[in-house]
Amino acid sequence: MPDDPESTKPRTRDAGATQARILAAAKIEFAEAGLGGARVDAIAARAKANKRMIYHYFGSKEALFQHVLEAAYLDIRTAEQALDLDGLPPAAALERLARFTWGYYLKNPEFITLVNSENLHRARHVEGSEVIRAISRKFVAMTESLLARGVAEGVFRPGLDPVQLNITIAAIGYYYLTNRFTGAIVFERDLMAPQALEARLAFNIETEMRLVCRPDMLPQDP
Amino acid sequence: MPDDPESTKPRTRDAGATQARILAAAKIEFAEAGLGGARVDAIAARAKANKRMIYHYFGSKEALFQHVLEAAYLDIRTAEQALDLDGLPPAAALERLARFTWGYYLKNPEFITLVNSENLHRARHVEGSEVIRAISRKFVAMTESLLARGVAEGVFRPGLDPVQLNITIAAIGYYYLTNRFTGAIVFERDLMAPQALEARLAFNIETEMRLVCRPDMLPQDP
DNA sequence: TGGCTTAGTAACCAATTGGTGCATTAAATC
DNA sequence: GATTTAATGCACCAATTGGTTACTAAGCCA
Repeated sequence: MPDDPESTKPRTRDAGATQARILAAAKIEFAEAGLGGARVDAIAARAKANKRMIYHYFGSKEALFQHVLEAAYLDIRTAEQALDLDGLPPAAALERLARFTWGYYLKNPEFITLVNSENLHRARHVEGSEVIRAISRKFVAMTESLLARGVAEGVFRPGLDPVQLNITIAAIGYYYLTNRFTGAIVFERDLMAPQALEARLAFNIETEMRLVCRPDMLPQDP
Repeated sequence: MPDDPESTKPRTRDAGATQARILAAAKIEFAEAGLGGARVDAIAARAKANKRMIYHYFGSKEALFQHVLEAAYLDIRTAEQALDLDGLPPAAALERLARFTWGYYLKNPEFITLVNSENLHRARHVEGSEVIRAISRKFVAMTESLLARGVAEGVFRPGLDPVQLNITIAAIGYYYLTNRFTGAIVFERDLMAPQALEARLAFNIETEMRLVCRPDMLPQDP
């Protein structure tokens, strides 16, 4: 009995779809296990593709990782640009940016783990990416102009470094989420309970407002 | 020619020293490569010990990781307790805590990577550690009483959650350092230059002061 | 219809990895 | 000095892993 007839799956050939499936599967696997812990076989299985296809399309595990990272950065930076901060008063724009950042991390937990993994490897994979450099410039320019506008309107403190601000906005959300497991033990608290998440967001917005706004423009405490 | 006579190194047997060497080597290796990327052989080589010794003393790679983590947490929390914040005015005490946290991360970069790795594994290894829970309680109690004292003396805002404050203090230093590699690319800046580090510390202290102190107790801007 | 390119598959490989069995040797105890 | 116990070293698995060779077959175009 040569040739099993029932194994004749009508497998359609679709290069683009296979690549997309591999990329999506790789994102999950890399996020869950890190670059070192991720298994190429696992990615292939998750993508319902043959392992050989991964090497066919991406060349190596590391090159695949690079692709995944670039896509991830592109995604968050694109979403940020769509916030249209210019259309809002400075303080409201800052709050929108803060809420967006928090929300993005919450909805895309893989982003955080991917970035962590990339930093463990000293940013070796994004180092050469001109795409990432380009979108990053627009990202910094965004907060730069927001700060300038706030200062001009007299609501923000002058002299703030947009880079430091960006880092801080990211930090107070990112750290909370990436370290939520050890955090739950250290602080003996469920950090992911809905009201805990709400409380953290509120606390972060408060932190940012106090940092950026002129004291006399802040809602006064009793 | 049985028994090579020149291989008779007067190797002294010292269980404690060997264990310590293994632990130190493991800390470095785990910090550099993460739990998954760390190689037991590499740890043995770095410790100038035989791989067999690792299993003799620690049982498994994961148990060794657990040991390393526990020691790391014990170290930072012990150093914190030695800060003697009670002997300082509240604002000065807060600044000392901020400076310490930043300095500790800078001097002990392995701590950050270890914690990252542990969170990638959902805190599985510290979960059962009663030691960590115990010292963590004292850690939270420390800022709790600092906040209370500051409020009582009229310099701190009332109602602040000590856990949120602790998380924020850690976050704004930790994130900057752990993501310094991708950060250098995104922000096109050497984040580890001495003056960059100084600037970040100053920015962080400012952030914390504005968050915690009553606005009228803050040094006024022009 | 037949041939050519390329998507897709399966089996395989060499190197690596966490982990052990067992013999050996140094210190502690008697 | 003999005996016991714990520390050390070497050689060696069994399983896994990133990557590859050799092959099949789908879709396109002449």
